[in-house]
Amino acid sequence: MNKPTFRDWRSVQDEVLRRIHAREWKPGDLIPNEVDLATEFGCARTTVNRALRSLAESGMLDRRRKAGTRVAAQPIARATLEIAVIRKEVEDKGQTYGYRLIENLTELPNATVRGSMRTEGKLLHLRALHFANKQPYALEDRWINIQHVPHARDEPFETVSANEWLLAHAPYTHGEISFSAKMATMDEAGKLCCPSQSALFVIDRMTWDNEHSVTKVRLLFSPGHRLDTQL
Amino acid sequence: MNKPTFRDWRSVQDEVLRRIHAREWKPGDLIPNEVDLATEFGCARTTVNRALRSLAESGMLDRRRKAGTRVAAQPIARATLEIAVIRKEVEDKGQTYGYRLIENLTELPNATVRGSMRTEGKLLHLRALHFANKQPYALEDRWINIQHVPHARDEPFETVSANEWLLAHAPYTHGEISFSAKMATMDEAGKLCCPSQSALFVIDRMTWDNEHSVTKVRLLFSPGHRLDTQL
DNA sequence: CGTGTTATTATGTGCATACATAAAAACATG
DNA sequence: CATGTTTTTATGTATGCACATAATAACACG
Repeated sequence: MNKPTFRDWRSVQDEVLRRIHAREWKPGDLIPNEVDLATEFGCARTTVNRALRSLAESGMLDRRRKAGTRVAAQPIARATLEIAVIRKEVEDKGQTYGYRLIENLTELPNATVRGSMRTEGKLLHLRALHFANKQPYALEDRWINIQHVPHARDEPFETVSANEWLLAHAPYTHGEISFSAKMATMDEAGKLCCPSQSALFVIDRMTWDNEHSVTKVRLLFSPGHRLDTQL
Repeated sequence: MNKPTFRDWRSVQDEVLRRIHAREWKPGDLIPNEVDLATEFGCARTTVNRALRSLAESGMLDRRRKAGTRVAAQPIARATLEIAVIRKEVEDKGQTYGYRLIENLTELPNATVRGSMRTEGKLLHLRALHFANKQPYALEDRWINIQHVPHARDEPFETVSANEWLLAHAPYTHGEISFSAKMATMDEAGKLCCPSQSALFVIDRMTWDNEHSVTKVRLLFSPGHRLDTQL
């Protein structure tokens, strides 16, 4: 009777995953506790803990103190999207990036923007286009909280996109992001050089620095845009 | 000179984050090594490692052996989307879920589907509607590899959606998911009870069990659908 | 028999130590 | 001076141990 040992946490993880996929441990099942697994695998409990914790983070396992560890009944597909700077996104596809500022105003936002950003007074309002291989790639509509980021007012945003400038100059602690679809208005279609009423992929994002809103941006992507990731 | 100690890895993490947000450590900066930080914080290197590793996983830090740890120049916004079972997604919004099978065929897929799933022969082809509060919520178009999941043929999918049945009966090891936007065709608009040419949010997903494709599905969501998450 | 208390137990975490490993830096050598 | 080798160094990880903590299970008691 050959008893293979699993010395490092990755091989322990692989073995646990194998048992789950082989249905030796089915969704909802309680699996042996860390001490027993460590004994079986011939390693320290710490190593088993590392492996199981990692699997729990990825959603494969549900763990609770005293209750034990069980195989996730519904392995929630946890898709991790990496939202990079648009320039980088374009360059990573091997295309040349371009940028053009459309509008740079300091104005009072409408009630919706004012409410969601929890600000009073004027905000910086930018509109800009991002290009990939000279073709319109995304249309950006952004509000910046100049009470919180006053030196944004001194930046022309003619050559550096707010996207990059903010990353380098205005850190954020947290934010919200949402994805949706929207029909292109006449104006948007004109800017993106696509038929009006095209279906556009939309990303809305708002970031905060502790209790202060930093920026709120809507990106409208040219028709056909996809956001891909692995499960 | 008061020297606060950070005993647990979360407080170490918080302190590191504080320094990043306070710009004591700026994007791109090399931060002190684990041993030095452990000394400064009055804890074990293991504890510092735990904190920094966690921050690296969330994209705040870049770590490389020997090179050291630096603050991510571009804190890639890592949005983690939890793609749950549609029924659960609807119920979590406090709405009542409904389901209706539209079509259940065993047929030869077109070249695109055949190619991407790397199969020969017939596949199970399902079309179904998901409802929230009696309103159409999403239109599902799914192919199932019945060579790999033969018992799917015995399931009518009249009351249980393939979405749930597969989760319980056909595990997968990995997959791809992509998000986009698409204009509703006449047929799709009819099923979803929305104007034709509406902009629909689209999720395409394909899952694999090791080298075998399991299923390929396209979900078209009713106009207005949003996918939200935190940063 | 319900209810509040206590014991038990599985995971969560900290620490000191040791060694592994990747990668940069220093060095040697033709 | 280019190129290949060695050293150095910061992170990566395994281990045994200890104690913390959450949550269940067992128990006691009115």
